[in-house]
Amino acid sequence: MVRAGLTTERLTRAGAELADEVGFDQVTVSAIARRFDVKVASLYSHLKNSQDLKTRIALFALEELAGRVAAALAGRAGKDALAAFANVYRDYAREHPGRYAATQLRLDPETAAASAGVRHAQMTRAILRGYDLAEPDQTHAVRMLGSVFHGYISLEMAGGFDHTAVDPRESWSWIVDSLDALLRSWTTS
Amino acid sequence: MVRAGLTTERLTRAGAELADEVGFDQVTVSAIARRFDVKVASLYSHLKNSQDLKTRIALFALEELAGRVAAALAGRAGKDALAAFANVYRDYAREHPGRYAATQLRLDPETAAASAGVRHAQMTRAILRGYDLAEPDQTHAVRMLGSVFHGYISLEMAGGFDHTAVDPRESWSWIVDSLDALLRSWTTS
DNA sequence: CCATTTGCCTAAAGATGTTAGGTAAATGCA
DNA sequence: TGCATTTACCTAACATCTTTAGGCAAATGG
Repeated sequence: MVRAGLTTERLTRAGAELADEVGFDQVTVSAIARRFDVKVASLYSHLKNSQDLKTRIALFALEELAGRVAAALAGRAGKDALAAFANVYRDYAREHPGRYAATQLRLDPETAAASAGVRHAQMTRAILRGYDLAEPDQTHAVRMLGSVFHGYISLEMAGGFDHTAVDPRESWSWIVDSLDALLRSWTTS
Repeated sequence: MVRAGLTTERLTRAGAELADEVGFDQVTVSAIARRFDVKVASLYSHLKNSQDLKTRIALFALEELAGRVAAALAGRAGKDALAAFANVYRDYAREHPGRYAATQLRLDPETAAASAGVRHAQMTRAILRGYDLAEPDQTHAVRMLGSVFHGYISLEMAGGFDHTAVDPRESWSWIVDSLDALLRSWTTS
């Protein structure tokens, strides 16, 4: 019998694709096995268990997203960088809803510390270089930016903005403008 | 044999408690049945299915939270109302993490329209009365407030703020102050 | 070219979700 | 009070998913 050529990477990738198609919480070892036309038990040579699969998808998505953010931030500063940063997150979530959901998976501390999550935090701080904030304001601002962007995406994906006629894209740029103004006001004060 | 006295309400309540203890996604029909020392199939007289249970927990939590928000907003306006509003959400999430997670469940449109979610939206708008914003800025602001608060709570619960020494409570009030300043600046402009 | 490793398999058991149909308790009406 | 009906919970059964144990055949390498 011909072998399927499974590897942990291919399974992870397939899991990410499946997540985008049916939702991250619908990602199941069985579904991946079906996709490769292979028996479920065969996956356990490449994955510790179901949780392991989900963790790998999360790490994959964090990495991919961090790469996009880094590319978008290159050569930008100030409001320009802020808007680019925001748009990368939003676009990624729209393009890859399942992967974006995966990035919210709670990782255990060591895994999180070794993940691309660290780069995300660094890049968020990098944006604030354009605004010259001292600690602890810088940390407050990092948390605020993360909250707004994640919260907006999360609510938008959940359909929370569906019952008002105002175009979400307009709200998005209004919010980015507002954050820029806010950060500038903190700089000058 | 003595009957257990199951009702849809008791099952929903038990589900909410279970959610707070083990997480909303760990809430299972089987676990509820164990809690009442009853066979799983017995619950199907009171619940359509597992999804129905989760929806009911979500509606219950939305209702409970809306009540708290309404109570907190009574007699307050401006920044005072804004801070009270924010704190109710954060406190509720800390006190009832499973129920808070339940409020994020995606509901189908009709269910959502008939839920306390509508009241939440109205109360958010009510806060903005203190800032005198015209449309569409008001909608933008509603979305921004929802995003910040939900995003912050969500990131904090996920442990996203654990690797920096700055006290999350300070960031929280810094953010509330910033939002107040921002809304006031929009009012005057 | 044979020994070893590796990849996928069968088999089995446990947990959850769901439906169908039965029995006994509660309820209500004469 | 006594009987008919409704209601509440049960047993049985099946589908799906997760996970472990052990087997056979294909790939690999000296």
